[in-house]
Amino acid sequence: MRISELSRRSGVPNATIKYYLREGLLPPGRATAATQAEYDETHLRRLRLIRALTGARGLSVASAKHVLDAMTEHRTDLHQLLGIAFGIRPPAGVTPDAAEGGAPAGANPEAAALVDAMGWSVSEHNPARQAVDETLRTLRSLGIAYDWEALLPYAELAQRTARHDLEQLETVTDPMEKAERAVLLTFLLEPALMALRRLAQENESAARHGGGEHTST
Amino acid sequence: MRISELSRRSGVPNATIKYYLREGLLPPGRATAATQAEYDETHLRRLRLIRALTGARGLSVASAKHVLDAMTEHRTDLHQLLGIAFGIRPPAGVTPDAAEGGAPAGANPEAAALVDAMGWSVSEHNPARQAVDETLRTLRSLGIAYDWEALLPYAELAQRTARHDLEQLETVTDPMEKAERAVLLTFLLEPALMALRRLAQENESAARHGGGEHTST
DNA sequence: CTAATCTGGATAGCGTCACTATCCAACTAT
DNA sequence: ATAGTTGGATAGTGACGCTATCCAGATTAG
Repeated sequence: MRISELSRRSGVPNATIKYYLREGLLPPGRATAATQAEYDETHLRRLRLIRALTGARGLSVASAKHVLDAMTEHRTDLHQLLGIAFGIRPPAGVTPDAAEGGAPAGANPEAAALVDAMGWSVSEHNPARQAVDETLRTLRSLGIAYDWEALLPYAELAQRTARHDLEQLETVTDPMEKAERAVLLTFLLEPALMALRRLAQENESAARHGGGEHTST
Repeated sequence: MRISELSRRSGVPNATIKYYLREGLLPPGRATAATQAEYDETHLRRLRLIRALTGARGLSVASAKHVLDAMTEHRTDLHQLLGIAFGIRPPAGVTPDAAEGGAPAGANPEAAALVDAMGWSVSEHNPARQAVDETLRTLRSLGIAYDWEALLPYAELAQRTARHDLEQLETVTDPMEKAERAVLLTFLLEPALMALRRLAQENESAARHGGGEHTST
């Protein structure tokens, strides 16, 4: 299939596909001539994946590339994929220190304590550690007394969530498909999970204070 | 305090504070003269809050304003605050339909079914419903068989999380402080919660497949 | 009182990001 | 042959989040 058909089938404008190709998010098609290339279903699939990550999940193009790269690279090693590719969070979040040397041991003491308390086996380099420590620091700078122990109940819940995630992955056998599903379940589910939390919060709030009232504004 | 002191104490550049004032994120100070205004501790606090939402959490300035506005408006009605202000997610996520009329009943059938199944009492207008349905649609468009029932276990976990959230809020009595803490706990905790999930995922993955190995890259 | 400094408000500019539009030579279908 | 399409390169666009410059009015030091 040529670029126009790819565009028609995916709903992504022609020029945008070219842009993704330039940025390396989408692998180039098989060149059949100097000004002609052939794309296949994998390209279509990848394209849809890109739109899901950048659109629904709101990842930046660079972050999406990072994830996608990790997905295709470590497709045989789910463990690594899960650990490595997931240091994205918001487009901003540039932690000034540790920009080069990686995370020195003890750089994220609270996350380390939490991981330890949970008995988790997690790489020292997992960027999620930083995210935890950063959040805690921010919360405290705003005058909220919050430390890693306050996160323990959440960690417990996170563990069950993860257990459920991994169980769903077990059903898939093909490594490539498995890697893709891991990315999908981890990333695309995040907005839904947060949405569920908000729904549950409103419900809890309703149960505790006001009754079933809801303003129509 | 004048603008320069506000800048010094918050670490936010002078020009940026002016920008926030222009955008309405920061309420104007009490004008003492044509070219002079007085700011107080609430401005400093607000400023820190803005930076936390836009920086750590990655909200756009417009989204942060939305949240902050809701926070100060509905400071007496936590229930509404929780329900209304939280339809932000990523900067992108522009759902083409329902741009004006709000969510018509039955617009998000899956979220509705889920809410119903959980026995939750949640406003029809809570944008989190849309987020749920949107995610489900995206997932399915990518060939993953996923419906609201698959989300039930997550909803259960979300409920416990929310329960824990609300319990923490109970300890605060002052309505204004309570509203602020609600925003903080809901929004700023999100990256941490997702980070916990990833840590737990890596741990689970390690437990199931590879042992305690971690590549040092 | 004058002069140097600071202030708030308005306006314009900047760098990044995610596209989008235009060109053009090479290719294909007729 | 010729009209239309393609891939690739380059440049432009609009939104966003600041940042820099101006300027009249205000404050403060002497």
